[in-house]
Amino acid sequence: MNNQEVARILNALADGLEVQGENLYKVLAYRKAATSVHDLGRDINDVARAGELRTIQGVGEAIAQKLESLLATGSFDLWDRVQREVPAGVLEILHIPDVGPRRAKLLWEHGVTSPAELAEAARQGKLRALPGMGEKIEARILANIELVARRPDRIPLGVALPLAEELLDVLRHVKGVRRVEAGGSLRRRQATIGDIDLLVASADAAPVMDAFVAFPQVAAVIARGPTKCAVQLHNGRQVDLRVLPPAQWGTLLQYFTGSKEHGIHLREFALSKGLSLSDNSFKVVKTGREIFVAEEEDVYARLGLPWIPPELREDRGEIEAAQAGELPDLVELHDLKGDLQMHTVFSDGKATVAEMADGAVRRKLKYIAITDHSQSLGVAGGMSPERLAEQRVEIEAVNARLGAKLRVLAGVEVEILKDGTLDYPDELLAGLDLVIASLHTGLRQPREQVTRRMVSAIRNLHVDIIAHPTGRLLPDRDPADLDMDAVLTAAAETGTIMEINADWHRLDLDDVYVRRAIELGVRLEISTDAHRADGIGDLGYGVSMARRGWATAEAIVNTLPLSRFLKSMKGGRHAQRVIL
DNA sequence: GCCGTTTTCGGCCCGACTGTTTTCAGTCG
Repeated sequence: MNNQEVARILNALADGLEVQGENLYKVLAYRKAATSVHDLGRDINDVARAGELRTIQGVGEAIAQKLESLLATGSFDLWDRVQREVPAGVLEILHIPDVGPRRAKLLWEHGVTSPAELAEAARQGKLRALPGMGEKIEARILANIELVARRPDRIPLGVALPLAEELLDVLRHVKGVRRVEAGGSLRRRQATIGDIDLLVASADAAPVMDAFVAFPQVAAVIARGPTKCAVQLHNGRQVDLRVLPPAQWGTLLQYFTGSKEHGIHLREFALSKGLSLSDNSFKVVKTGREIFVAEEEDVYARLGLPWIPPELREDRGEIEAAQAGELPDLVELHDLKGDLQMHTVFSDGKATVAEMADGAVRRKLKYIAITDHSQSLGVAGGMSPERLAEQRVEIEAVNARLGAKLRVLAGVEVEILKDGTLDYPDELLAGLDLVIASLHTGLRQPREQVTRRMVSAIRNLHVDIIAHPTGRLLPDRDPADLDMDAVLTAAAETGTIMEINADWHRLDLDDVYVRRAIELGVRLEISTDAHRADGIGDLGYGVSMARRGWATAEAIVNTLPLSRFLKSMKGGRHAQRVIL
């Protein structure tokens, strides 16, 4: 059982207990433990074997015992009981908007135990008769059942960010508006986004709200008050808007950037200093005096903390690090000097070597690697050794033309075959400037097998980089079932570089593995995997993922100048070779 | 159920909005 499955069970248990009316703090404890396990970065089975379950945040004696049973036998007593007592469909109902634990319980008591039964009851007008419910709730619930069925859970960052920018651009120009920003998971640059949160500073909220609900993308207004407004777009996505006067911008932005866990922790920390923190202001608990804060930096400063970058705000130790003055100096986009994975018309790219190189110059990069696919990947136009040799001639011509402006490395993205060998012979790989290896097939192999393939590629002296290590695709394709600690440990031992793939469909490694890789001493790089020249512009998504994993510039090898990067490569393979 | 530069027991973040209500419960983020 992997971390995600364990987290899913803990969350389902929390749902079940909540519907049963169990103590809310107990429910909260299970959810917190679920989040910790989900974001652990280590295999929970390894942690259990090492007897270190109690070191996980939010896991105490009781939950540790339950986890031990869960990992050993596949279940534990309380989970068995809750599954027996609460129908699975009731938990599904709980995930429909406007249905919380109280209503789910109420519906269950009236014989409604699945979304289908709930929809039927709503259509027959039976819900309005229940206490605390009426026609409006009934209609909303019916609409929400359909919404949940047709809308994907979350959308990729690369879809949500441009959409949010488009909306913000309009709001920015409304009269009286001083500042606009996207908050929530978008500002924290999570790989996928649920709802979009927009924040505005303006003395007058009404015109902002008017402009907001008038967007052509808006299908329905869910809620509208004096400071807060929520709408649903035609694509099913919810967008929340909050407007406060500029004097309160600091607390507003801090509050709605989240994460929820970071916010709760920070507000607890504030209370320990005698301050109650909300989106509106600080309040001095003793006197009730209210303090407005216009800048987010000053929210943290008033608590004696340095400003914490949004990407770190997941309650994964950043508040403690801030207290200790040990926040990492995170890598930034302008630190990157090269892009080490991209494709051209020699395989499945849309641009020539020259076009990609010119694109890189426009982005102010100093070096790139052309890394088209190897022969066996037929669907992506994999290259024969002869084609590879032809490409090399073209690369040299571009290098001659660009001179000191840009250095183009001749590389390849070589397939790791089903038996763990590589798609080109070692002699051929030895002649290239850079070798990236990756998995595109057999991603669903059993854990041991796929891990063994990956580790054997890592142990090949000619493999410099492993690209998109887990093979996940957002939002739908799960990562391969790799033993990532084994993979990362092998990478650390051999000096093999792990890629942070900046394509927003991938963002792989993700933040959790980036952080684990750094802990284990693995060298990392950020590349776009671009298939057209403007794809190089996506480097920023990879930087965001690296920052979420607490990466400094020192942790990322393509922040190095080319000569130092080449010298640092595996086994000193370039030390004996003249390349510049 | 967790946890401790207020606490090993008694706390556990904070507020907006809606709908069904004559003062508040439920949901959400």
